[in-house]
Amino acid sequence: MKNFKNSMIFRDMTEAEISACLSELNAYEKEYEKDELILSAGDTTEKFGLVLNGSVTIESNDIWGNRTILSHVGKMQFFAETYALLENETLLVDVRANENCRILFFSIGSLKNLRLSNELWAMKFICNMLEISAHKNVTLSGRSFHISPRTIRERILSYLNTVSLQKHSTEFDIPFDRQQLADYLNVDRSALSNELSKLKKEGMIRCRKNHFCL
Amino acid sequence: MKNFKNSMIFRDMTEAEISACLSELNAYEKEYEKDELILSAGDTTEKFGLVLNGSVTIESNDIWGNRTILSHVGKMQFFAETYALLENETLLVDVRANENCRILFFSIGSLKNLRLSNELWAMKFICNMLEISAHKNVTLSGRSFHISPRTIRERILSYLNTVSLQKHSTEFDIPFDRQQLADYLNVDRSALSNELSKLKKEGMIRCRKNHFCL
DNA sequence: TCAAGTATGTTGTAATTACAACAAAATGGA
DNA sequence: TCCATTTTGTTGTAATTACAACATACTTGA
Repeated sequence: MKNFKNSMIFRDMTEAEISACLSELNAYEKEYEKDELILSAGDTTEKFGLVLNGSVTIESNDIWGNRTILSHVGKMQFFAETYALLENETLLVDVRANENCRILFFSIGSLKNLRLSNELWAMKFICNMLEISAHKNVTLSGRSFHISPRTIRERILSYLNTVSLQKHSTEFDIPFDRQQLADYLNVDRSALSNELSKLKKEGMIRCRKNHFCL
Repeated sequence: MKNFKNSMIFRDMTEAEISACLSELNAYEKEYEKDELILSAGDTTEKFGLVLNGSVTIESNDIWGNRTILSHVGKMQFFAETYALLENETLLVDVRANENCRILFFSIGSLKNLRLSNELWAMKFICNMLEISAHKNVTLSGRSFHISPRTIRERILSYLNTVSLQKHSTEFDIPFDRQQLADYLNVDRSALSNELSKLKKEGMIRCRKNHFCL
């Protein structure tokens, strides 16, 4: 049995429901060779992909020739699911095979079609999509919020305040090392260390490694 | 008839379905006085609100006493819908009455409950939520992408490239004036104008007002 | 325990940006 | 058309940051 059935997207669905889903969404597998383009910026897509083998990269290639790798999508993770849900929403990134890989595609068609079905599998599937989407939303809006301040200090305090709220305590561990925190807050690592030192000297925070006290 | 029934969240739903939805989600109205706290950062919430009258502000108040107004939510707009969908997701912002106002609350309970229902109203409602969520996702990830570069120049080029992809053309209008674009890209307006001038001198772009050629 | 490797902190400099103040251009009425 | 107002562009300066280079602390495995 293929373990993609353990994916979030099929959560709480029976074998039969998953089968109905695969069939109704015209799921099919396709192989790509390393560096092959899977989805292209500027297009719209009705289908989204689940990586069965290998990995793909999400990249931005602008018209001046600059390439930016935005993320890697590995086994059992999916991509383009948001765009597949929305008609007329153009992809802003390319999806490319990072190595030889095998992708399972799901054709959503349109939400309107799904909506008219009142089968239980459809309901479960859409609820799962909604939960995934909502989680992504929280993640994205959190980051956007932490990056909005223009100074490193404000970004740090914004982030720490958020974690404090989540942990319901003024003393907590964060899940990042310095480099990761710097990347998350979109600042230079050494500048981050420097600013943390200043905050400590001023008595705003105490910290050691990834343990913080406000 | 109350015009909140034209809200995106009830799209394509009949009067009867909307009634079922209101009843099933234990919808109720509540009034707040100016400056009254409606939802509190650090809490979790099972309900989300639709502003029937007046307006509310989404604000961040950190433990060092800094207040930031993140957004205004006006008539017929809703708030906290993402958090209502997710159990155990703590609110990171306060919601406060910006003036005397009347709110219609919907108690989602949990997605699990809704998922078990296979009534048509529930299916439509969840599809609408999904579409709203997916749209928000596109908006958020787009902005996050444009703010990630550390220089004004890169942010501008990233943004313009995106719009070009959406419009399928290297010549287009943008929906922002200079100040709005500066706010969107999180940079100073005059610095933005300055950088646009440089890009023009270097022949990377042509622009006049909100019309751009790449 | 030691050594090698990794993570974090510190410092100085060059580059970039925010900010303020003002100039120029565009807009919208009277 | 002219004036008042708003928007956009320009410039100089102070503040902030990125970056590089290095010092220190921490980790890991031999």
